[in-house]
Amino acid sequence: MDKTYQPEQIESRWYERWEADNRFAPSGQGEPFSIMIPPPNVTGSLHMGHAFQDTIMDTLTRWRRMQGRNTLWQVGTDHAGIATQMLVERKVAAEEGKSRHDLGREAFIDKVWEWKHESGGHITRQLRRMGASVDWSRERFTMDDGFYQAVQEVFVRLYEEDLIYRGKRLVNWDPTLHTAISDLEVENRDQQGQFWHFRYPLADGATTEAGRDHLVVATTRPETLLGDSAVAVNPEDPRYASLVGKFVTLPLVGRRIPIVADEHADMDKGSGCVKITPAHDFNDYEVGKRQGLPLINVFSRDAAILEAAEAFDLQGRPLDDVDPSLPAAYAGLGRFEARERIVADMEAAGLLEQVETVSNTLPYGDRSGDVIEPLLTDQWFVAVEELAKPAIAAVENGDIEFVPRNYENMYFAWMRELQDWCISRQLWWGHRIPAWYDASGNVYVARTAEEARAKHGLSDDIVLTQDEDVLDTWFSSGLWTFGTLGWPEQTEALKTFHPSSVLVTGFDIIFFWVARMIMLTLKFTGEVPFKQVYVHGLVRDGQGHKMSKSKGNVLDPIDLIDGIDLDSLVEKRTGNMMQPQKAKAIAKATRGEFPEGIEPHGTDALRYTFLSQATTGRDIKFDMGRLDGYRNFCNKLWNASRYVLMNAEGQDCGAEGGEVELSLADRWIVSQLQQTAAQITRALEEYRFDHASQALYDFVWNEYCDWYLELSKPVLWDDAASEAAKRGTRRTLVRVLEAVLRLAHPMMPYITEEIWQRVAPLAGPLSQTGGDSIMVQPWPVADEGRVDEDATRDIEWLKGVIVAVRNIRAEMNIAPGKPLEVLLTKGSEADRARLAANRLFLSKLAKLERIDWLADPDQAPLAATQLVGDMEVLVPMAGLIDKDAELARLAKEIDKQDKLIGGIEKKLGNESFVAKAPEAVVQKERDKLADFAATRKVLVEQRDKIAAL
RNA sequence: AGGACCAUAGCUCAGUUGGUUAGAGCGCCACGUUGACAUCGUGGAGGUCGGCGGUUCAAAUCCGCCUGGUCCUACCA
Repeated sequence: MDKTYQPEQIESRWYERWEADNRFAPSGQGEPFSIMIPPPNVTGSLHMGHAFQDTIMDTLTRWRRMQGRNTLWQVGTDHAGIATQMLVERKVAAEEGKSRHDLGREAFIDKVWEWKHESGGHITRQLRRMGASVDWSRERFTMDDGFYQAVQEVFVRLYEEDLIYRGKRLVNWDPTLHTAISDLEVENRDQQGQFWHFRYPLADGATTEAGRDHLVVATTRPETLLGDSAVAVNPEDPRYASLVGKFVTLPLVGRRIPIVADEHADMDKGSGCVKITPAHDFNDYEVGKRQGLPLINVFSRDAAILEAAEAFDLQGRPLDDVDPSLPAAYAGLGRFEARERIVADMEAAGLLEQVETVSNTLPYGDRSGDVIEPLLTDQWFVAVEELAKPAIAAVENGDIEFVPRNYENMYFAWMRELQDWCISRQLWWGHRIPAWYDASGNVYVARTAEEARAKHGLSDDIVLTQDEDVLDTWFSSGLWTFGTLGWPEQTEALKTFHPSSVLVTGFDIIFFWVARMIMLTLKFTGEVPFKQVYVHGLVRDGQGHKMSKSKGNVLDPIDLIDGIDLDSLVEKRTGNMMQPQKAKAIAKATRGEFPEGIEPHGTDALRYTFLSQATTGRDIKFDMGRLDGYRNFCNKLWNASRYVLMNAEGQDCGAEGGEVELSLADRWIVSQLQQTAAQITRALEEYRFDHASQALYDFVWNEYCDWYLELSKPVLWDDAASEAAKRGTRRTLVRVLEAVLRLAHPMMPYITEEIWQRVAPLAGPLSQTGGDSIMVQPWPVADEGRVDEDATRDIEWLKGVIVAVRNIRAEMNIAPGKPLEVLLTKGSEADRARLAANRLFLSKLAKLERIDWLADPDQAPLAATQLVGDMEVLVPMAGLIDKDAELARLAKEIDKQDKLIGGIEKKLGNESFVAKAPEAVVQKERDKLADFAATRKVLVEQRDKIAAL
């Protein structure tokens, strides 16, 4: 083995091997365990969130597989409608200077597929780099044939049950992308805006109570004035009671619109009058519904002013009794330009009463970045009320459990106020809606055009045109857990692996995806999609900021694995920016943070860092320091293995039998291993990956390496040690390491496989279940019978003595290598026996020339002293003691004991404590008091002795 | 406006049902290359657990209020 751990040399090799050997496919035996990967965008690339999430899923998958479960990690990618279409549109524009409309629908879709084939392998290659043990033979895509079938089936069946309907509704319209988007795709941003107060003249000579001939309404959106269909006042408002039922003349337009009474109008705000524009505002739409007002649309699909308004009733039918004329001056103007003109014209007409500056929030499309416009359009909707009920119940009754629990509240809150889901998108890339129209606009929903004809008895000469729209991406990904398993066919896979065991996802996706999966899956399979949802936080940068291209703080997981030089990193962060003016600052910050670029760390170290930071219900600040630390940990494991191999390879490790004698250290480390196995298993069961990684780290570094390997040296290197003892120590070295590798494998798959290949043969014949890969070895099960408390106590004692001597060396400035003479005294018979049994260990680890028991403490020479329990460890130091320094140290120690003693005495002096606390707690305090007092006594004696010099 | 979560060492974080001498890693200080490892070893310094109040024999832990931070939902005529 190389002296230093070099991940790049082992990682790709092992992944290819595992894949070639089909190690990722379900075994077909044991209790099923399945995870469905949240499908990443097929043309995307792996970001830190993916890497984090994939690490968690892979750890669970490898662990369960080793436990003997029939394990499937289902992989696949999402077609991601808007994101992919935009990407390809940009590409086509850049390369060919054409828009998608220049190409036409069919040619454009071809381009998207081309791009998918070209770049779709990128993210799956990256997934492989992460070590993800997904079953590639079952890889799926949300637009593959199987999904096509599933989507058609679901749509048609929901339609047949009236759970899907089509209608003219107010939706969030993206004027740049020319499509409806869902509430969830709208991002609200705070802005400074203006608030214009306009006068609307009362018609027919009416006046207010105060005698004015106009009402005052205020708006942040003057351009929607053209579509007003009423002014509302509060029904309780005495100021306007007499005007309800009368009219105002809409300025600039001249339309007579009614004054209505509606609770939406707040008497305390502004004048108490509100303009009502049902076709351009969600609240007004509700008012319109209550008041039976016409919907007057004045915007085109580009959010420009129409030549003439379009008026509809609430069912979406055109209305002829509303005068559609609009002032010609505004026709074709964009909404913001129209706003300026209208404000100017109102002012010119003397109708602008006041302009305020206010802070308000505006809706932006999260993809286009354009301001979203509520717009009246024909769309398809899922009626969610009936679907939501069982979906809520499934979480309430525990069929689905969120980890951590508190996300259930978030889920309930959202599910209970669910609006119907607009599923149609005016895009080209996606699942076409299975609806056909005849020449007169009748709609036929069926799986295919043929089925539509058959079902409705339409002859072949009737021309049917398919709906132009596609479905929201989340409609198909909502079928992910069962669609990937072959539904609507009742496949073996579906029977075996559905419901899936756990969904691993970010909280930001609960509404988009988790909730909809639960609804659709329950509806179509009668089963929950998953039994548990493990919700993780967002991966942020070291300062806690969200990683984003525009902030220039993005880390690429692959760069952390392979390393990247500074210039490339700067180029990556500043190249191709939306706001190039930021490039300089980003370059500077990057050069400051990574003066040497980023070193290679390897996949295992990256995975370990994620796991150790994966604490529940909280975002993680990615810590480069920890990444370095865990790379070092890999190196530690690597070198410990080198030591084991150097001492075991070609030696008798007891695999072939032969007499075996186990040392205290052997029994102790085996005992500790049992506890570590139990801890890690429990931590994984509880999704506490941080605890699992911590337990392993502690065991490997602080116990196995720091103590056990050192304790093995005296046995292996001492000619006096018996062959049985050496065999026992070699066997323990090898077996414990082999078990550690298995415990570590789900977290750090590569290094463990690499080392295991060399260590496992030394541990004995490969197990029955396993083949020649650690991946298929059994998960270590803690054996209570091998927990050895005596050995643990003895080793604690041994450590105590060794640390005491090291302490004295440090304090007295004695070179670490200088051989010392040590005396032990004042201890019990047990201490004396321990000395006799561990003379060799003590001498080697503490670098002692000799160590003896001093029966009569009064004979003790002048010495530096440390305590181990009641026992004193003496390093005779005639003439070498720095009197003042030692007195100061002792004074400090005594002071510390005094504080401890004082605290306990106070407690024990409190009668209610003694009376009310459990006896065990009181006794514990008494024991501690005795200990501290004894320690203090020794310290005082020492002090007096030195003071007397 | 409503809700959620967070606040523990310089930094990133653990701390199970209240009882620990409040922990880890990184960083820092001192010392150290004998054959696993300087991506290392040994020893050490460093915390009034955000503040105030309450419950309790006992609070980092439970409750209330306050401050600071993050996020979600809603509203903004």
